[in-house]
Amino acid sequence: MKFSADDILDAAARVVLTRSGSPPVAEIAREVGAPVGSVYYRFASRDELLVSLWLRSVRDFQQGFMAACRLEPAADAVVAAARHIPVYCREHPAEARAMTLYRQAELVRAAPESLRDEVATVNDQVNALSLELTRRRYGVADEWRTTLLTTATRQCPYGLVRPHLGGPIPDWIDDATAACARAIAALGD
Amino acid sequence: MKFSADDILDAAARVVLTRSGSPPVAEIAREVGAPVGSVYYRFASRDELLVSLWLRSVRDFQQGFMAACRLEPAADAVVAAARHIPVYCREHPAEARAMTLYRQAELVRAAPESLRDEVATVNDQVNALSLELTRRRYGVADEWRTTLLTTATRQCPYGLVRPHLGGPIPDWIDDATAACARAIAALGD
DNA sequence: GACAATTTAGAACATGGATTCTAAAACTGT
DNA sequence: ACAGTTTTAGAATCCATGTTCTAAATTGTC
Repeated sequence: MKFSADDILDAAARVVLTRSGSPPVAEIAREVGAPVGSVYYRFASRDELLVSLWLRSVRDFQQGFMAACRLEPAADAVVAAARHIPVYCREHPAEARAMTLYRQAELVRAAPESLRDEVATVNDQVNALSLELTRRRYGVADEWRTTLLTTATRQCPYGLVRPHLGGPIPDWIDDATAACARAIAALGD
Repeated sequence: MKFSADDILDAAARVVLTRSGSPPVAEIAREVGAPVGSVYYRFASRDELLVSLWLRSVRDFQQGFMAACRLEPAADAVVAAARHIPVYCREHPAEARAMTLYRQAELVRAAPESLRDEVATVNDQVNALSLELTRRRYGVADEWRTTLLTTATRQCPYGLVRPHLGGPIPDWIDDATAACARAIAALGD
């Protein structure tokens, strides 16, 4: 087996880092050193390849994020989870870029049949942890506070990092992220 | 003149609102009720059309943003400028979506020759105001504090709004944006 | 070593969509 | 009304890229 699925995904990740938008199959093939036919031997379609890359990247990211969510006390967990986003993106630029290829909400409808289920459930564990974190932080986990913490730990940090993806992520972003996370979380007190 | 440039841009804006990514020329033509040839009579290329739309949307957005930047005292201006972003995106969903079509940094290189200059200078006025606002807010406008205020008034608000573009923008986003703006701005004190 | 299954190769094909082209229609000024 | 200019029309062309196909090479098995 000259070209494993992971070899191809690794190459795809490298390519994604160097261009904006989704790369053509031919470019991924060139990067891994295979003809396009070989790529199609592993993946049924370009979509399946890129969505697989997205899934793999998201899962890799979630590991550290979930670890941060479990910290005590809850207030620290919120800040740590938020900080994890710029930190992860700095250390894993290719995965970070790959995660921007799709948004989960769209993929649930648009992903190839074979990956639809994985896409639909990929956030389940994280969402469960978010709910638990909300309960720990506020005592209750009503919808409003859950949304608030999701914003503080995910949306806002991601929004701050996003413009830097593709280049180096300045260190001060981490502090700005932490400050925002605290400020947003405080709205629920 | 059956189809003015602005008619076509208006149609393009409407189309952009209904799909993710840049629309095909044929779809814009259909929306304005013209054959594709007529679209190409007004715009040299699809890129020129879409970059024009981007420019028009950015300029429309900047009006209110700059007004907010001029408020006194400076601390209020920071919060008002930040808030302007979710407010504008809520009231002008099509323009908001159009602004996401490109990032200025990329366009400076990639835009059609004829629009390159406009793209390069489109932020000049806003940047000048940001610098002045920084001076008012902190007494000095060193690079660090200028970056901080740009993050507080633009990057962070935009990051918070972004996931909601295409749908309704919840009202609480405005408060989260304001809280973040204050928190980030405070890092420079 | 021979046979089967897997994997690689890359040329051929298909398609969506941008762009061009030419003719017709609609204006404009005289 | 006429000549000239602008604008509309939409079919034809072109191109990038995704996908398929068939043959060759490799690997695994008895």
